[in-house]
Amino acid sequence: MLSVNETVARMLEELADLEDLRGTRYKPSAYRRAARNIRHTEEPVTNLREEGTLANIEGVGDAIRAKIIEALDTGTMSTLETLREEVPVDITTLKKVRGLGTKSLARLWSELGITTLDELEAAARQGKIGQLDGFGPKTVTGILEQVEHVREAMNRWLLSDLETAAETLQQRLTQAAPIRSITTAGSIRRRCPTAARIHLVAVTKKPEATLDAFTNLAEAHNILDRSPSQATVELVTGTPATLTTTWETHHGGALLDATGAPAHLEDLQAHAQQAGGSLTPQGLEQDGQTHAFTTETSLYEALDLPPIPPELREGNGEVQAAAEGTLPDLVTLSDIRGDLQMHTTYSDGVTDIQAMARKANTLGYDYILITDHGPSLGIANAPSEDELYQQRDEIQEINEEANIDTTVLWGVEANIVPDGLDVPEDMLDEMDLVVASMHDMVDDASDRIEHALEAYPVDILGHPTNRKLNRRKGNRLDLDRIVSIAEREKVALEINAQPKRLDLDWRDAFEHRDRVSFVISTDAHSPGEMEVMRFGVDQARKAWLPKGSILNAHPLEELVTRLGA
DNA sequence: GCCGTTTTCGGCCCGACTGTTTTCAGTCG
Ligand SMILES: [Zn+2]
Repeated sequence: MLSVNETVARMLEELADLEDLRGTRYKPSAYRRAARNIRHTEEPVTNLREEGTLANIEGVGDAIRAKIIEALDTGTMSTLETLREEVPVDITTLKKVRGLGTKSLARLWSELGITTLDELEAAARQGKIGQLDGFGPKTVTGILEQVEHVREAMNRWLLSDLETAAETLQQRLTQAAPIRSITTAGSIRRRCPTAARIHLVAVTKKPEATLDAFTNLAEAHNILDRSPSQATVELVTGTPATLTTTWETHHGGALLDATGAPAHLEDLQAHAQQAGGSLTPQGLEQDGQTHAFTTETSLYEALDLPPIPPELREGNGEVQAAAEGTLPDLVTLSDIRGDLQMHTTYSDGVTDIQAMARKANTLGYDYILITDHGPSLGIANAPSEDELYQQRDEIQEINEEANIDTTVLWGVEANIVPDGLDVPEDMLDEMDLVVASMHDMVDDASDRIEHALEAYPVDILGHPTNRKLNRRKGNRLDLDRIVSIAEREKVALEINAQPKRLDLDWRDAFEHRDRVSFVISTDAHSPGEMEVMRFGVDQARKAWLPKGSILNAHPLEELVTRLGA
């Protein structure tokens, strides 16, 4: 289900965590570095192995190369198996408990024998953890809170991962089942940032054989449920996946029903009932008979409505807007003309500026903004001020190259630190555009952001809440206040397109959509990551944003004017 | 375990923040 590179990367990361627990030095960071670079390598390691070029990946030497080959041949690594026995800690789950790192987990394991989330919770409740030196009451209550969050997160998955899994299922079924067509519905079709399940709808004349094929797929780890027209299986990842079968004549109603959201269907039902009808998964009941629909569009039409884009179907007034003819003209991926946040080897990106520029050129972008981290983010190999000036000169040279039409802009992702930004103001003034972001979780985030936006020439507020989906909720912000300041200071809010961020959240963007401008940026750390733009566009659409609200859907001159840069 | 050499060993991203301290260790990015 996962790509081979991702699978290998995760194995190496588990190896790193387990070695960390044993107190091994340096190996963990070597494994993590290799894992990260493998994840950012576009060519599958399977191919590199054939070519004998695995060791060309930074951080991959003889030992790790042998481990990759072993993983490709056997599906695992003997070192990993041995370590799992030696260190029987469910590290993949336990490391999600924020506040507990490998040092603490190693102690909890050796001193209290804790190896699982359940054991951690029990020990915390029984007061055993609070008795250990260095574990105070705040740590214990923090652990109990985190255990709950981790439990919730274990039953939700990122949109990007679910989409990949759903596509695999679609391909398998297209080959293995007598189906006419198959569509991904549910939360994935509505482009929700995370979701609890996969829901597919297949058009077929042979539901029984189709559902048999589905439950027999290699990907179907467990069968959870089965009826004449629907089956649910559990994938290896634990994700439930449902396949609903439908006749071609009833596809519209089935797809609408499987797509939801419940709140949208309720509003639609109320609308149907006003006209004396009633909506069912089969279609529309009216005057004692059921009308079936082959497409959603014809169903909406029967309700006297224009088709409502799946992203909008959340019960946020979209049915009323559709009835009044005031649905927004949503931004699309093809509207995007540039990308305003990305990293290079000047900080924690994996390629140089030129590689990013070439990728942007093939994407047909008018412009990109290079935004390496400001000097304070040590871990990210952040550039000094001298290096940032060097970068300016390098960008100038790339802009003179004839074979790249994309304009490369010089900027920075300045870090919002307690007393402002970590880049001097006169340097920011020289830059084309400035992104400022928080990388810490703090209580006074709103105050810091306010100060940064008012005291420095900031153009874009990057990943405003600093959330990581399924990992942490993000800083609690006074968005009303921040939006007012952004409006006044001509600062755009970023919708970060990284699948693990998608920050600002679409609900917040929706609430403030009429007051402020947005940019959609990939925050790419490799050329390939520039393609996650579509996930950000999805979120903008969920927030009802038209092209006009998205600054990087416009030519550079207009962008610069609207940012007051 | 990787890497780069004044080439086969000795170094290895570093600053902010938090909770627990009584002067700092562990976590996070
Ligand atoms: Zn950032």
